[in-house]
Amino acid sequence: MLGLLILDIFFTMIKKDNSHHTAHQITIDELFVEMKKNNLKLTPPRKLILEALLKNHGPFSAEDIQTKFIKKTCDLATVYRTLTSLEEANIIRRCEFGDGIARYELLDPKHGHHHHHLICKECKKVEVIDACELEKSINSFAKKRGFTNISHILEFFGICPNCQA
Amino acid sequence: MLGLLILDIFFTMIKKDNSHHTAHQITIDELFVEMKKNNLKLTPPRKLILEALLKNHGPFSAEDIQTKFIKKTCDLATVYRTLTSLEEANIIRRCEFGDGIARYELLDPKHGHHHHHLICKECKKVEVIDACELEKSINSFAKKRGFTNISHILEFFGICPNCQA
DNA sequence: TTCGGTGCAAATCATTTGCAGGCGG
DNA sequence: CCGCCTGCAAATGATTTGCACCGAA
Repeated sequence: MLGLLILDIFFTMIKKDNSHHTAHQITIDELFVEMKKNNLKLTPPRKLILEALLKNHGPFSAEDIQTKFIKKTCDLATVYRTLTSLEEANIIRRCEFGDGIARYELLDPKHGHHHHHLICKECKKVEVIDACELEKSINSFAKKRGFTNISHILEFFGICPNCQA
Repeated sequence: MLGLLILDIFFTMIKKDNSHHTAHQITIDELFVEMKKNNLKLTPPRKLILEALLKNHGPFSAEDIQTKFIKKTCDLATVYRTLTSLEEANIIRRCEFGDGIARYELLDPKHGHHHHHLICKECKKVEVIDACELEKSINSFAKKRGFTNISHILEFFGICPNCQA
C-alpha cells in the first residue's frame, strides 16, 4: 500500500529481457482457448483481467489490477477469485516480494519462460531476471533430497543505480 | 493456520546441515551483547524470545513463538514488535514461504551462514538447504545490473519422499 | 528519572466466504 | 436451463497501532 504509488510510476519502466528467446507473444485469443481448456467461463471480468495482464507486463496485485487496469468495473472479490482460478489453470503465476501482498503475472503456456525479479528496495522498480543457468542447479538441490514436483521462489532485492545517488 | 498443527509436528525433524561449517553456535550472552549494541533493552519478553529462537532451530511465526515457546507469557503484539526490532538489528532473518505468514530464524552475526529451505507441499516439513555455490552466481545477477545492498529470497517447494507414497 | 517497552483493545489490510441473483455455454 | 460467476457485505487472519502504565539502564 505504502509504496504503491511509487511502484505504479515505475511499472512502465519494467525491463524486458527476452533477447535470447523467441519473441512470440501469446495472443488474447490463445488465452481464451486456454480458459476453455480449463472449463473456465469467459465472463466480462475475466476477459478484462486477462487483457490487462497481457498488455501490462510485470507482477501486479489484485488491487493494482482492479483500480489501475479495469477501473473498478468488477468487484475486488471477483479479481481475487479470478486470479486464483487463473493460477490453478496455470495461466498466471504468483510472485512473492516478501511484503505480504500477492502479485501475479502472465505465464505463457507454450513459449513463456520462468524468470525472476530484481526489486529496488528504494523506488520499488522491478526488473526481470533470466536465470536459466541457475534453474538447473537450483532444482538439483531439491532432487538430491528425493523431492518431486519441485518449484521455488527466487526474488532479488537491492538498491538500483538511480537510487544510489 | 491450516497446516500449523502438522507443521509443528515436523519442526522437531528439521535437518541441520552444517557439516562443512565450523560448529560454533552463538550463545545467549552473545545475543544479549548484540542487543545492547543496537540499543535494545533486555526485557523479560525479549530474553524469552531470544532463548526460544536459540534453542529451536528453524523459521517460526510470531504465533508459533508466543503459543509454543513462551507459553503466552507476553502479548502477541509484543512478539511482533520484538521480531521487527530484532530483524532491524540483523539478529534474526525473515523468511517467506508464500503462505502469507512471516517466519523468523536466528541469524548468527559472526559465524552464521545464509541458507534456504526446502518445504514439502504436503506435510510442510522444512529442511535446510545450503547453497553456498549458488550464492555467488545468484548475487552476480544483481551486481551486473549495478544494484548494491543485494539480498534475495530463495525457497524451494516440492513433495518429500515420505509423501510420495 | 527517563524513555523505550509492554499489555490491552481497537484498527488496519489483504484476502476469503456466504448468499442470492445473473448469465455463459 | 443448469451450474458456474458475480456483486455485495460480512467474516477472517495476520499484523499494526494508540494509549496509559511500567521497568531497564
